[in-house]
Amino acid sequence: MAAPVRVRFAPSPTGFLHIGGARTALFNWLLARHHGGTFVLRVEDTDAARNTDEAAAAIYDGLRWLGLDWDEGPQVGGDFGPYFQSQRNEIYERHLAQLEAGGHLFEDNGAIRFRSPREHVVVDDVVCGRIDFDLTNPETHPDMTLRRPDGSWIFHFVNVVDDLEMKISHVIRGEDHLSNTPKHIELYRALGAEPPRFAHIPLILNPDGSKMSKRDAGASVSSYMQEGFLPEAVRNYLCLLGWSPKDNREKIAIAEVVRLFDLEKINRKSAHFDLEKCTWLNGEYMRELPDARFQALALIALQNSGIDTVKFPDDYVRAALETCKGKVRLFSDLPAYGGFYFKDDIEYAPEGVAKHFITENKPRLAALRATFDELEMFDAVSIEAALKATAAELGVKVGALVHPTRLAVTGSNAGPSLYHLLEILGKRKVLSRIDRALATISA
RNA sequence: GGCGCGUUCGUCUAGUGGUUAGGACACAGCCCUCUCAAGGCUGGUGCACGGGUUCGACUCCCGUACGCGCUGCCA
Repeated sequence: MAAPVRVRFAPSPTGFLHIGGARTALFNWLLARHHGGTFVLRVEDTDAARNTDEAAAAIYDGLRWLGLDWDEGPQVGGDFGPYFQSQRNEIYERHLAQLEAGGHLFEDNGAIRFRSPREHVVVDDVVCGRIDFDLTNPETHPDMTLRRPDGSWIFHFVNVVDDLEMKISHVIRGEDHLSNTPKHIELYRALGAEPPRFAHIPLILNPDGSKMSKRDAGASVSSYMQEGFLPEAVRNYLCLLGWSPKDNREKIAIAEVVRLFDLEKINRKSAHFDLEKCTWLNGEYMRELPDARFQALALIALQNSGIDTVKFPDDYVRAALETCKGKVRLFSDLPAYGGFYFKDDIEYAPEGVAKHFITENKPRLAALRATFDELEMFDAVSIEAALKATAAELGVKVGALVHPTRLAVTGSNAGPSLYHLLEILGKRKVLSRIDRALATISA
């Protein structure tokens, strides 16, 4: 029977949760869930000067937002803790002593270094295949440092020790670590241990092919949280970067990905992040959102943009938002799309004004206003009938009335169904907004 | 520089010796339509280059170019 699958995501809390890190976490999580294994979160905070609690919190938030729950780690505990490297000093000391006893160490200006056996090391990577590294030349492969003169630890050493101690079965990480792997294997061997399986996954690049770094838009998971993305959409998109179900499916439920996931199916080629496609997927998910969740998230998006919905009746808000569902791809687009429901100081889109607030439309809009004023039932069906009748009387196409009316009432050329939006707004507001618009059109 | 990895439409990808090289995003046009979105239809763009191997290469091998990574007492 094979050893249980134990994987880990081991971020360093020096900034936010990077989108590439999130995908690494996702692939680890997927392997664990596929095999019914364990997903460990370990915080690599050996660099005291650069680590912050805020950064650690951002990592937890980002992972939770994406639904990547960890079975062991900070806030949940586990049998292999502590899960912060800063608290594992004794463990490192113990392994260092073991290396010392084996004659693998030497001291150099106060630092403790590992003497490489200087052999060929073969990395048999699940994704990249068999790679033979020649470590015999000290010029090109100098001995690595394990501990600094001040007593702090170097990443390579603590990373290996922790993976060993935590019984990690598969190390799934970015391919920027591929070249480090032979060094890690030297350490495992010196410690008398069998290395885990390695799977180096391709990096995520910017659209222009450069490495995605902290400053780049979309590099941080928190930016997706703020921009009104749905976690399931971002997660779905991330699944498709370097992995594929091989059957042309794009929108695919996470349970299905868990079922199909296989390290062997991971690509070797680094992928450019395509925000457009991620946004498209988001729209797909938004359209299918249950009403209650859509309403709740929409409300948050409106609030975040400074639109106060509290003073409006619940029925009004609900009906208003209902007309926006399925129309935008991002929650952050909602304020611009449906904000007119909640504010009266409408600003008219300049292009719309030039096109529709023209002199010949003034009497038409005025006529429509008069028709609306006389309407007994101000519901979508009546409004539509009235508008079409008015257009017929005037001998113009419905568009000649629809466009100026929409602009007058919403300030935009695009928006929800006009008839429904007018009904929801109510006759009083509609008339006053048309009056206001009429006043701006020159005769 | 050395070592390593990679290279199918602009982007994400399917494809494992014989395919009209498929799908998706984006883009363009048309249809639908009260706008936008959605939906439907149509269209264009791709196997980096050069050698092999083979009856036959996107698929296998070798080079070249380009990209990326590592080469730290960063992680």
